Amino acid sequence: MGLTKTEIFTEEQNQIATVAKVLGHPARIAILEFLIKLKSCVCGDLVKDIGLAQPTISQHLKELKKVGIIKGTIEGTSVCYCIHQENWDKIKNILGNFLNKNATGSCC
Amino acid sequence: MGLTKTEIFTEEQNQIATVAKVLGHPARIAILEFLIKLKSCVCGDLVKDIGLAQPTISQHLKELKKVGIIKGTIEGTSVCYCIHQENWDKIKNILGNFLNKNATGSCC
DNA sequence: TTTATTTATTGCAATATTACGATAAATATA
DNA sequence: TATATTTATCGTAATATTGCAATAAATAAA
Repeated sequence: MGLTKTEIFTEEQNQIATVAKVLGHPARIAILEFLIKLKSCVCGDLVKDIGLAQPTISQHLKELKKVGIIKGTIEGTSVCYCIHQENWDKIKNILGNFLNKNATGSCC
Repeated sequence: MGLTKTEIFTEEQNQIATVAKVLGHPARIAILEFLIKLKSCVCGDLVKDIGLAQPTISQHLKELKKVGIIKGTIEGTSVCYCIHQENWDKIKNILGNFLNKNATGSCC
């Protein structure tokens, strides 16, 4: 099988999992940290900085864009990728709310 | 290839990705929410509540245990699984710190 | 227009993940 | 001891992910 049964979970559960999943790869964490540090950038710089092939970086950028955590605007031959501030905050809240659900000392 | 090049990333980046990855499946989110709600439980109840086969639940529990977010103590024939409070808070901090790295209005 | 530069897409190989039936393992109960 | 109950493990099929070489696409510069 290998395919997640999304239909048996709530929309909220799927949403939490989706945003967590995109953060579940070190390359994407590295890309996000790089974008935060530089406050703007292009793909080429990432390739040099991170050490993965250009198509691989492009693929990770695509996934980050798909969940909306970054946005890219074309500038000539290069692209200016940056954090999508509004969506970043949304994701922070989605994960934050989930992680805060657990009150201290629940069991055992 | 299909295997993540963990060696080219920092320990911190890998750590963030590892904890995010385990949260990157709705079944595991559902399991954690169930544990929080019930404050103690066994595998059988999860199978009924979530709607995946028992081996599948067992597998997800194993992954959650591997990153330390839950712990299980044997009680007769059943097992009492619960949130590992200390590790939960650690994970909350790991992800929280990362998500707080981004200051408002970085670019574009 | 030709040539560089930069990012995206395609195609593929290797590995990982998800899910479950069958079965094992462990303990409680009759 | 035999049987039931509960969770773990094994084996396997289907799908997803990761990574990269090759190449396309798009624009800038010569």
